[in-house]
Amino acid sequence: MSVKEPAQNAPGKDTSGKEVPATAGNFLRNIVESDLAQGKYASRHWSGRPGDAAQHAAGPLDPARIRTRFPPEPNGYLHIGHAKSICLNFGIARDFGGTCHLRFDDTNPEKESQEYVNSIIESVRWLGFDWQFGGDTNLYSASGYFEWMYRCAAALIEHGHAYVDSQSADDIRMHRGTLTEPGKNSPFRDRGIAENRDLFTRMKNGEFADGTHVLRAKIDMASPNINLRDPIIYRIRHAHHHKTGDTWCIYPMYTYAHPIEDALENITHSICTLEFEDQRAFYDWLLGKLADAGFFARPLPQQYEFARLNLSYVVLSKRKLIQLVEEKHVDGWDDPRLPTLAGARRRGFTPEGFRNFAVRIGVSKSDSWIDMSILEDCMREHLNAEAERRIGVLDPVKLIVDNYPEGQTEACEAPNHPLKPELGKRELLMSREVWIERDDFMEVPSKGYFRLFPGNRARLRYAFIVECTGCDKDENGNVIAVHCTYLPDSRSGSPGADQYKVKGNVHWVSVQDAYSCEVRLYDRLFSVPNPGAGDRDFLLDLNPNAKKVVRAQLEPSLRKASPETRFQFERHGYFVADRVDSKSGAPIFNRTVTLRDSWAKGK
RNA sequence: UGGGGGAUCGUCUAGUGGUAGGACAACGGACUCUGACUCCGUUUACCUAGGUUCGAAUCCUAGUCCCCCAGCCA
Repeated sequence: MSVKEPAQNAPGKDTSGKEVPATAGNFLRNIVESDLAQGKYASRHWSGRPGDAAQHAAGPLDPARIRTRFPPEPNGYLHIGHAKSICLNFGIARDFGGTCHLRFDDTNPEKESQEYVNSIIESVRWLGFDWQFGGDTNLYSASGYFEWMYRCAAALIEHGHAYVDSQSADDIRMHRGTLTEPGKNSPFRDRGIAENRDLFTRMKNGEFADGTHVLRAKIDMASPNINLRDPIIYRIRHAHHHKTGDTWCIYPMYTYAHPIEDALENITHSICTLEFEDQRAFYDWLLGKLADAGFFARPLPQQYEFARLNLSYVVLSKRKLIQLVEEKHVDGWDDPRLPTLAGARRRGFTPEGFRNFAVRIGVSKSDSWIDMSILEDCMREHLNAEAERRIGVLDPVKLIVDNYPEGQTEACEAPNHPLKPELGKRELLMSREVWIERDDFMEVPSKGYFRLFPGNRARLRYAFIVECTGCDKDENGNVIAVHCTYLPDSRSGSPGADQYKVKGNVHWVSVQDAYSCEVRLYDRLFSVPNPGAGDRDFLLDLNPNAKKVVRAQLEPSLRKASPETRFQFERHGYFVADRVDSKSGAPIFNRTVTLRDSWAKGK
């Protein structure tokens, strides 16, 4: 008996030298593996650019063992759900000696724009993927294939597989039937080939108004699969397209365009989400007919479906994201609270974290909900290894060291990274007055509390042990300063450093050289796991505390942080210098995610 | 009440007739100048009911529950 190794790739580096997490096996990888083992796609030819059977036949054998594609519609920004699909498609192609095409599915000019195209390209690149293979740049657009799609439609008409329907939209809907009742044939269904040809040509030439005619595939109005009841494949839209301008006034429907895009591009595995499962029958029907007509060569691309990502505490529906942006519930598409990739980037999330996340959540066909904490944890894992440590006091209160000589200062060394001594050290300036965290003092300590309270000792991190002696309060009873005395022979790194055993550790920044800075504390966008569950308006579930701006006191070295540099503020979490609002010499920080806190959890 | 899918530890996910495995979480402990990290240990699962079989998560039968489909959106 042989033990079967799970399909798996060891961790390694990608072409740019970046760490790539191990990729776990899944049902799609199994399919690719078995297709490859059978040599299913070995005989395909590739002409170096998308084309029909004749064009590809003239080219050499396809150097890509498989081709996948990531086909976003440029009608919004990419979000975390897309990251799953991107990692899946580009990851499989990379691991099996293939390539993944980035293709814009821009068949609906009224909703799409170049702004979205640009942001999508930027996000996919940021995630660490590219579409170069051999000498080819596999960056395509559905709109680049409009001419071919038109010729395919003409071929369908010639073979009696498509007809021009002149019913109104309402009539078409009424005649479609229902889930349980068959549809009725259109009165225009049996128009002759010549008439269809003529009408379709005139549709293309702009002789008709929007909505007056459509081109339909002629399949079966009684099919139990509604998608096969003569689906519409072309509609008239006198609209300006961001790529083709006013060249076209008829535009193909997704269901028709997508299989053709795949076939033109020699895609082997066309991987999409579960809601397209019912479309597969039409996908196969269409490509089969076009292969019969000699337009495409077998083996044809095949569609496979996986479950889309559901993530708690956010919304991933394009409609809702657009609404949040347009109604200004957030500050634009790259608001760090948003689950867009642009927002996640600004928030400080990392490509490595996302790739790790994709591996961790896996791929299957069962509906599943991933908890936001999984994503946060993936980010912590990468950030913990990568981010240099710094000190930041987010809710400052003054600590006065009463026995520390007035005017005296001394430099204390702090390592930049506890796990990477090669990253060196920096100096923190100790002085009589330092900022500490308001939380690090309790006049009356709760059970288990081991930081500053009268009579207790704690260590000022990287500096001295101090003994808390009390506090000053204003007339309302608010603590305005904490007092302590320090033990001069307890300095970190000195021979006497370990003679005092204390449990508590308090971070601090000298009052005299602190960098007073705006810091945004981000939290989850929604306060419930499933915003808008049931019929509830999802806006009601928005977390009002998802963004909190504080005036923090940071260690002075942070003044030099360049945009998008990530740090751990010790004992707080991971922070990034905002890539938009930071000024030279005056960075602003965003909290990416807090550190785990088993103390807070126990309370 | 049509069609297409899905159901395995708390969560995600392997496992297609031969010891139900992994990850994360949880819990307990160790370590710690971050209540972090790390390390060690523990708990917990095959939707139900029948059947076939020496043996069933896997095959068969009948159910149950969940998701998707009636845009000239994708």
